Amino acid sequence: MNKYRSHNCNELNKSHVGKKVLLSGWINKIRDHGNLLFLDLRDNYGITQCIIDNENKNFSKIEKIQLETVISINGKVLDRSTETINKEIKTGEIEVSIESFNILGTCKELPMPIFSDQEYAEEIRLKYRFLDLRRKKIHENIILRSKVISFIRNEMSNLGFLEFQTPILTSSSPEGARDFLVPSRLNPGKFYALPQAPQQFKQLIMVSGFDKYFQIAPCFRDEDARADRSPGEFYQLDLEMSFVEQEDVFNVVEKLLISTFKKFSNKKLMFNKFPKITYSDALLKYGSDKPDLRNPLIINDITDIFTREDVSFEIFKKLVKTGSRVRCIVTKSTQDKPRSFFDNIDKWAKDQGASGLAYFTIEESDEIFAKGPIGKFFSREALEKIMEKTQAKVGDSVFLACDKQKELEKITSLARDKIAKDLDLIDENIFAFCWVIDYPMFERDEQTNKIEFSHNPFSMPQGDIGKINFEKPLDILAYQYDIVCNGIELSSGAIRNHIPELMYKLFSIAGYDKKQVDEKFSGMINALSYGAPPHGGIAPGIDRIVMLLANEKNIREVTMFPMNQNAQDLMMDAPSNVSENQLKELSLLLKLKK
RNA sequence: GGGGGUGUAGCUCAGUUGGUUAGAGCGAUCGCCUGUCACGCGAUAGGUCGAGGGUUCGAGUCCCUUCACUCCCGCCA
Repeated sequence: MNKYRSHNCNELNKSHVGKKVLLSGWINKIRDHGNLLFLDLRDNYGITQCIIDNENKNFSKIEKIQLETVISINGKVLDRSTETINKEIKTGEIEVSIESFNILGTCKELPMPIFSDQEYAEEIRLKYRFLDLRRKKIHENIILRSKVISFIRNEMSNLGFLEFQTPILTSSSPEGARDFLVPSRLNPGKFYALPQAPQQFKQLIMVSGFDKYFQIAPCFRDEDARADRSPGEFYQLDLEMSFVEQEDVFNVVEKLLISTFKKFSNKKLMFNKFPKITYSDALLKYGSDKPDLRNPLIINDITDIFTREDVSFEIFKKLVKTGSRVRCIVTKSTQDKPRSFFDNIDKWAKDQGASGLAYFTIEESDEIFAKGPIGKFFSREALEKIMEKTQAKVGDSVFLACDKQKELEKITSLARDKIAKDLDLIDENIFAFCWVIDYPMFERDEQTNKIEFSHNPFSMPQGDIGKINFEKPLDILAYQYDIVCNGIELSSGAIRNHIPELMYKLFSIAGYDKKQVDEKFSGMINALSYGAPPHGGIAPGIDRIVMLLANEKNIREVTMFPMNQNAQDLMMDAPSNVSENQLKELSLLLKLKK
């Protein structure tokens, strides 16, 4: 027999009564009754109550042990009397009478309790992550993550995908996020970059003829953190397929996500076939390219109304004349909501930096009229027109915002969330997936006024390649798509451009000449000219998938050893200083800002 | 880079209009307790009120600066 344990802490039940057992684990809790003591022993699998009384010579020794000490216990399994059965734990029908014990690992006074549902400051949780990870909730989250990943691996293999590793030390690319750089000792003055995603490698794998690839790939981007975005590194289910069209990728990913979410969550799926929303529709109806479809509120554009003679809301009319637009959100049957409901939302909008949200409620006595601070500015005909455009009915309220398109999208999108929350319109027990499709190939940078790739420069433009109008680059759509779930962007992907001439052409629109493309993307562009198959793929974010499945709002709750918001690892003390000698070997000199 | 929130005992927090010696629960230490499962009871120790400066007879509390953590904006092909 193993010298540490004969059973795990979740294993023993009535059938073991009378048996001698050996258990090892952490002391989760001690309840000391003076001459009788209960000790909850915990391991990865569960908890077993152990018991000892003062007739045992070890009694006084065991009374003195710190919680979280690791011990092994020799004892006998006892039946519990009916009234002492604990239904909360799997081993609650029995207990182990301690005959002897051994201390395997001592424990100092704890900086934070393990056995507690209390919330703790992240600083202390991250510094003592190894203790934090012993706690039930996060321990289970991390186990869930492991199970999800192995399930996905299995499914991908079954679907005929091959798993490959790609380099971690690679070259810096000019597009996209900030790179993490690694100085090269053997090539003084030169740097590797950690991959932001294995984008070029996976395309090269297709050119190499492997047909279907996937990888649970680490990705590194040196950008600031958010609740749903780790600083530094995260994982994607990176996949790529040859000889496919957009629909083929959709079919694979939909199947995978549906089976994963059905297996690991009890929440309902709102759609068994993911709806497809075009990028431009998403921005109009939801103000965002990551709409939360659990939220029934829809944004409508009613700019036209404010060019009418019988509308006298001069502030908006004036703004509309100078190119602003007016969009609104209709809330159903809110005529009886108190004034404070509306004013709170207006105040909230002002706090968000907008000029506020105007509102009125549609009512009817002899005829239809608008009630509220700005109601008097609308004629009956104008109101009817608004009702027709927005499907609003008597008793509904209309919230309006007026601004330049981009700002307007932002505030209406936020307002959509805010109002839905206030009205409790979002069903938390649902996953609402959708595809966002037809992204534009290019967009204009507002500051520099330059044309830039809006997403991935390697995406294939839509339409007949011979007939694309390159004179109007902003009108070119790409076979570029995202998956969104509950307002969280889960992945983005594309059918790739495998035609070198077309690639040069598109890069030239974004301001890169042939030489620059050859330099920056030498591996890729070279490979594409040696017989590249049409191919495409996508890369769902693993951390966010697990976050949704674990019902967590913060990505650190599903990350084993996360960094804090300033990209520091408080446990390992990274990043840290390095010696002069290390710098010298790398031909580096520090020039720190004061 | 910008905005919001938080910072008081090892941990979680309370602390009124500025007023005597800054409190509670958990944890720790010591004692009592033979059926608990958030065991119970009693006692003890534990504080640079994040830091620095200012106003004041007097600051945990008001003002300024600064630091840390966090949420958001920017950023994230």
